[in-house]
Amino acid sequence: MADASTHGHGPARRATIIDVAQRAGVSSATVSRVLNGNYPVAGATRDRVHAAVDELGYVVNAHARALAGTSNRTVGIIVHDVVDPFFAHIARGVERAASEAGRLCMVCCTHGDPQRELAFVDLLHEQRADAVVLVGGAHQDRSYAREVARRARGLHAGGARLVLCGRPSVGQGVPTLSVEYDNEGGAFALTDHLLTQGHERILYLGGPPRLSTTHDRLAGHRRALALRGVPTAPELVHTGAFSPAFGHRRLAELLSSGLEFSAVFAANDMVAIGALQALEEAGLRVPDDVSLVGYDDVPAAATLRPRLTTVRVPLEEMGRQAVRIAVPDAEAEAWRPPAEGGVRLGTHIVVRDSVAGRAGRAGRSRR
Amino acid sequence: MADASTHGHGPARRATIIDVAQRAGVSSATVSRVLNGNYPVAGATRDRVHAAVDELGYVVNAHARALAGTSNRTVGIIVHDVVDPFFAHIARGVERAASEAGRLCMVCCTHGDPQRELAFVDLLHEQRADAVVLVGGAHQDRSYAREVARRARGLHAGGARLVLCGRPSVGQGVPTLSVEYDNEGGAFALTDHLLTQGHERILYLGGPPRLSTTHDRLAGHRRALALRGVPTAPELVHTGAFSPAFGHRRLAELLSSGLEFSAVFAANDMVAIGALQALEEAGLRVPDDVSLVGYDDVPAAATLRPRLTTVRVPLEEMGRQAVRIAVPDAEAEAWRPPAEGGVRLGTHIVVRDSVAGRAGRAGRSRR
DNA sequence: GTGAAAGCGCTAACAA
DNA sequence: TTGTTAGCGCTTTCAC
Repeated sequence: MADASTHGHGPARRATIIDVAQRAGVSSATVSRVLNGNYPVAGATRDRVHAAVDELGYVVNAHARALAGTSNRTVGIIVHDVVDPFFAHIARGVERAASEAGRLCMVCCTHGDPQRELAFVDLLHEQRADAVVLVGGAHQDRSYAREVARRARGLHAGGARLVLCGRPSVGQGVPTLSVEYDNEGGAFALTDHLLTQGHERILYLGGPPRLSTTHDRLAGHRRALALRGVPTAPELVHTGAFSPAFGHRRLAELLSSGLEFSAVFAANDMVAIGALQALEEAGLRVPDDVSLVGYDDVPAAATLRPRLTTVRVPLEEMGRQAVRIAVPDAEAEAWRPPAEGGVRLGTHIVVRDSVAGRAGRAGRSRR
Repeated sequence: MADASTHGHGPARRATIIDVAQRAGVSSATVSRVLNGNYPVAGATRDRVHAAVDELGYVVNAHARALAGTSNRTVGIIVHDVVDPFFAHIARGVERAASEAGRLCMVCCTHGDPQRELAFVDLLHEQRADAVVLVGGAHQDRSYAREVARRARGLHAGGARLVLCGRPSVGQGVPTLSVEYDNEGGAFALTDHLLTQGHERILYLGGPPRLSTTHDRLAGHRRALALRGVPTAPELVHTGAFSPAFGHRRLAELLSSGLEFSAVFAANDMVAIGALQALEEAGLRVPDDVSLVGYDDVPAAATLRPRLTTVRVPLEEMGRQAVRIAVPDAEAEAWRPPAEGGVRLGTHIVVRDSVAGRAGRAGRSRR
């Protein structure tokens, strides 16, 4: 029952390539060759080796293999939280592309802690991942950026790549690859949409204050406001977490404080979910009484009632691109890193049912 | 710019422990001891080593370390899809517990393909993961179970563990660990709840036919029916995917076919999301015209309108337990595998707003 | 407190 | 087509 070998006999030791070689009556080099299938070996020999492998329950040791030269074919991905759909979709893209490139994917969760993030980059470097993908907004802090840059250089020196996915570069000349999306542009378009509908008092809700994502979305929002000559009102900006809980709690507070606004720009769809709940509980109808928009276009956005107007971000594609630009394809011999060191994907607003015209209390109502 | 070393000088080669040793004027053994901090080393020596490490940008090679003896401290998890909340929450539990136990987490996605699943178990074994967690329902097939059993033995022989999380054992004497939840019981309770509300024609919708999860939920459903003497009607059972798309499409077809039923038991919350949409589109109100229940209690269940009555499954806790029973704690010396070889967690129904009494067309309506 | 040296299991020249 | 052998980078006795 607790026997170490399949047959319950022999020493409690894992079979090695040498064991297989002896059993098959060949050398370890031959075993290696049949296992890797990258070198001609006689059919009969190959069969004997395979038989020995099966009999011994031999499983190649990826560490020994990696040590001996060939990369161990893994990529690492660092996210805040695998459950958050924003990260989950990017992670799915990374996993799929990695898998297609014949690589295993190591996932780390920081829960938003920059120190953990750095520690994970180190850990992944130790594991000799071919690429490390850093996902989502970056903590805006110079010394932090310096630490990231240092690790990017270390990874690069070892032939690996640090990929910045959805966050800005950490500086000129730092050897990173990047996958960006038009964050500022999406926020601009969304705010412009709201303005076009007659909203001028727009509450901006959520997003960690010192996160690059928040910075960019807010920048787009303000640019749209400025372009229409709408004054920015400090009391209308309330940053915070990227969660339903924050959206719900803060909006409920604001509502009972008597703050006036006709639309809510939730920093992402999760915040919008909480905001919608707060609005409902206050007896306000969306979009008749208050309009609401989100960001990211995660599946939940289309499930909400009213269906949420939001900005589409090509999350899964970002994940795919991150590994595509960092590691050679499985079969493709002719592969070189992208000239530009990165790709930039577009975003676009998707209009659904959560926005109505300002003067339109009697406006669109569902059913 | 493309220099391999931090300073742009010297050979394009990664620093090794030998380089550090030379630079610090000590032996590699001493460097190893300093780095692992598991052996007394003079303060001054330690400082010199750390300085050399920094100057060289040295990063220990986890493969060499793993080869030389100490486990490489990783756990693997195999799921269908990281985006599906069912798997995402379990994955989060696994990642957290692994992280707390000082381990890295390798995530693999099978997209429901049993062959891929087996291949990933092999890959993870090759990586010498301390534990491999197989998540979610199992494909019900004898030869498949045999393959899993074979791998469980192989892993076990190498000192690693295969953990079955949310799926039945693959046979007596097969060295696996398991984390189960009361799947059948949850389905029983849910159906009983529906029956109590007067529903007798209950449509069972979704869940891959040859998956153990489907088997168990259907079993609980049927047991509840039988207990009340309600005949099972084959035309009321429609298995399929675990997705909103399936729930939507199939229910729409069924609705237009004229099939009669007063409640829908969606095999999971995702199916319920699609079902709700189909119901809405058909002009049917939930729960006034038709009652609807889901399973799993993922966050979306509470976001739907009406809020979905469903069965709470302790997903994240299942993930945590999976690694807890399989690997020693970070600091805990005194650790031994659970005597029983597994844990079993409870489920319970959470009643929200998607079920109304059969006779109650005029019954509860929101607001 | 520190060093020398023997592996860990595999791959990849280089020979035969 | 197959065998021999020298490492890959680290940990860990065993001496000193």
